[in-house]
Amino acid sequence: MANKQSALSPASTGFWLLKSEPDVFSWDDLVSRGDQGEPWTGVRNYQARNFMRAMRLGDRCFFYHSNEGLAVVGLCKVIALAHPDPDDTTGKWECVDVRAIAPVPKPVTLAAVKANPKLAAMRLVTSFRLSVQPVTKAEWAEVGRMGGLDAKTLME
DNA sequence: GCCAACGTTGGC
DNA sequence: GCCAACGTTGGC
Repeated sequence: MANKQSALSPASTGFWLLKSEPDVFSWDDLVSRGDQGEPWTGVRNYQARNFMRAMRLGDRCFFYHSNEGLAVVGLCKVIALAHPDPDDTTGKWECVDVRAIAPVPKPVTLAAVKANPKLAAMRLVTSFRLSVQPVTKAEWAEVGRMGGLDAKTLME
């Protein structure tokens, strides 16, 4: 079981969580991009960048609305590996491309995550400032269950 | 290479 | 809008 993650060697679990302020780029915006998806630009944190480098094609991500909403609202998937962030002039930063898979029928709020003892170790709770973070398979299943997603959609 | 100052994120 | 957490910068 590879659910113990070191910050320095972010081995891919295949499950992630991406934060976005809905004012800037919302779940609806990602849905509107369709199959083309969207490059996840603007990440300016080394740990978050390293997690993106560890992502593989087909890895699944929760889409979390920060600042407003404060909830997991959708599922998306990685459709392009880490590549230079086109918005970055320093050459240091990278992004992956993701596209929407399905909305979360009952958005899972941060409060609900915090209230669930099974999710006490989730980075959303323990390292809340990290905008790209790994999710364990158990956390993926639990948040999915809380959100009213069936197992098939969760593993799509 | 330490650490204080500063900037940013994001919940409240 | 405040402020806690924490990452980054830069002086020494």
